[in-house]
Amino acid sequence: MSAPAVPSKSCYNPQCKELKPEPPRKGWRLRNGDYYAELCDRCASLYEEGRFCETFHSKASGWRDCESCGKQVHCGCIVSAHSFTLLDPGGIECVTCNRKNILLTTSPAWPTSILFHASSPDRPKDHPTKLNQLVGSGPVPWQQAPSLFNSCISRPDLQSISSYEVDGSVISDRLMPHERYMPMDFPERHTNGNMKHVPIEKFENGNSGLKIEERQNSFMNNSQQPASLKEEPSTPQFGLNTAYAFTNETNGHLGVTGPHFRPAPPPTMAKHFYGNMLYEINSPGENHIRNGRPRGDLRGKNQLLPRYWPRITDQELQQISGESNSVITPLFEKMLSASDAGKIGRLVLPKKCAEAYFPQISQPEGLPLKVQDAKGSEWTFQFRFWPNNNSRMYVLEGVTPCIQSMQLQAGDIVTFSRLEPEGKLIMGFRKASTAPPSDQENEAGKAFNGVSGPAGEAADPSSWSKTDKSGYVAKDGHGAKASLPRKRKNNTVGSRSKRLRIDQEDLIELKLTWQEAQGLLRPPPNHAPSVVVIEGFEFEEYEDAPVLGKPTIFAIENGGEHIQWVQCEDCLKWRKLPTDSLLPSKWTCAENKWDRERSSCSAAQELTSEELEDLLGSSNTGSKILLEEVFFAQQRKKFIWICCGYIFFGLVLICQS
DNA sequence: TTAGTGCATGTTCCG
DNA sequence: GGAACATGCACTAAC
Repeated sequence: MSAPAVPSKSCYNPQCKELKPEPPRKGWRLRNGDYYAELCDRCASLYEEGRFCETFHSKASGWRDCESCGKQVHCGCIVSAHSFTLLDPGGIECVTCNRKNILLTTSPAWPTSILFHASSPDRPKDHPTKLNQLVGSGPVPWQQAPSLFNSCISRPDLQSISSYEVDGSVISDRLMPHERYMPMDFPERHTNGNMKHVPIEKFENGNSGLKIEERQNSFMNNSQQPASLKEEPSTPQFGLNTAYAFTNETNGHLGVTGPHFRPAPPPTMAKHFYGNMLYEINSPGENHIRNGRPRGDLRGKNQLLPRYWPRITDQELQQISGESNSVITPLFEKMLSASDAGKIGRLVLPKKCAEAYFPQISQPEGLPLKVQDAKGSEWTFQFRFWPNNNSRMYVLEGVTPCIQSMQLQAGDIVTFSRLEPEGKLIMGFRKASTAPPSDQENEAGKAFNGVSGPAGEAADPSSWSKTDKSGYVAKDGHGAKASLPRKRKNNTVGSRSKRLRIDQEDLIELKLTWQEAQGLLRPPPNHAPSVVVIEGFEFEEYEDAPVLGKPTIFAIENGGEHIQWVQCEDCLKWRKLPTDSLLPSKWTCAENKWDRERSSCSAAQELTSEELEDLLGSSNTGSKILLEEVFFAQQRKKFIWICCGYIFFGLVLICQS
């Protein structure tokens, strides 16, 4: 792409002074993580509004005034439009008064910059060979992590973390953001103090641009990309076939992968591309949670595990962002373990999540981290780590008050998001009772294999979040076994097994395949479905959510009449009902308004045992198994109650004696 | 005695 | 096989 024609300001690089154009900046911005840095297409320097960075001889905005003397503190070099603060647990040393400035508290956004102390003998321009180390040792701009999800492509890079020691400190060699997003063929990068950037043309050929992103979103580098909704090619490696639209960024955070491509959002879907997750609102009141899987190359070695992929509904996001124009970037979520939710007050953070989204910490003591909960309350946790098997174990300490205020228990899910552009860390939650099955319970992709596109969503219970108002009932029952979390072998079972200790009977009920589950779904009363065909699958779409009904067996009588057989919850007798009767999950003879003679459990069953056997045999195996399981579950329930009774009386006798 | 802290250990899961 | 993670447990501090 040729440079825009209207020059209006000059490159900040004193050696360059190339005139640069004003907006439209299409094609003129290199996306550095969350932030934009413009490259001079002549000298390749970064420049933007702000000050000149002595370190890299490029313009940078990561400056601030020293809290003590007012002089400007040396900066990092990633340009940020909205952050002038830097992160460094140790503070940033003022070049004038040498006072360290602790910048954590004032940050409207987490820093975008790495830090070099001007006075440091290790200044990279003096010691270019150390630059990489310093880069790694500098504050890691986790905010730019907009995430694994909107640029998860780069995360394998980010997460390819190795640690080494520099001056006795364990240093993680995570790349600085611009490195992360810079082309890999960046030979001059560390050869001298100047941050030599490849000419912008380099990014224009679609081959030498941002390689990392290109790997996964090569289509995005296509300058011919129409500025309209464009479906991403199927990405079977993700196990995610759900069609989604690519939506433009709302505030410069999203979607841009190169200097040229800024696809315009389709009007109805704008603003709801959070991170890498697409939340589309097609019509008011329709909330969908899209599969929270990152759009990225999951083949990457160090991708977040699916169980940590955030699943937040639009409504939840809306609740967090309120009326503001802020954009929520879901980062990750975690199901609380027993120890997380216990009195210890320590929340174990998934390592990769912690390293990707939280500030880098080099000392076990870590640093305080301010987190806002969904109610707007602000909490300060200690973000720290423990050395663990040559690795680290990241924890948030002091979470008990927050956990308690949210009334969370083990099994509930906490979500971490970031509010942009403030950069605020937001902690949300979902109660286990209302949470859509997380991958922590139900590994994504495994549970819904064989279902593609919206069908997958239809089968995906995550789309049944409490906020959802529309329901899909797949006619084509492509289902797969819903997998339950594996349990630990010993008694030190994890949270799930403690918290989610499920009665055997419930377990049985949960063992439904989605095909079976679909069979339990009934149209909501008084709602006629509209049938839509999506990717070859027919769906009944309702204005309201489908109803989970009682399992029944549909049959045709000799006279050709369509009926359904249902089993009474109390007496276990089978009753014949019209096919259109919608039954609650706990149905008893007393509710048999269609056949008054058999509206009592005392009434005889119409079916003989042989007929019942035939009926069960004629029904699909799943239903048969299901019904048998339900039957045995009921028997077990009775047995358990009897046992409980005996135990209770036993205890009473013991107490009396 | 209880609560808090830090590390060790065992289990699970992924590459 | 090794990393990640849940939690057990020893030790220390506070009450």
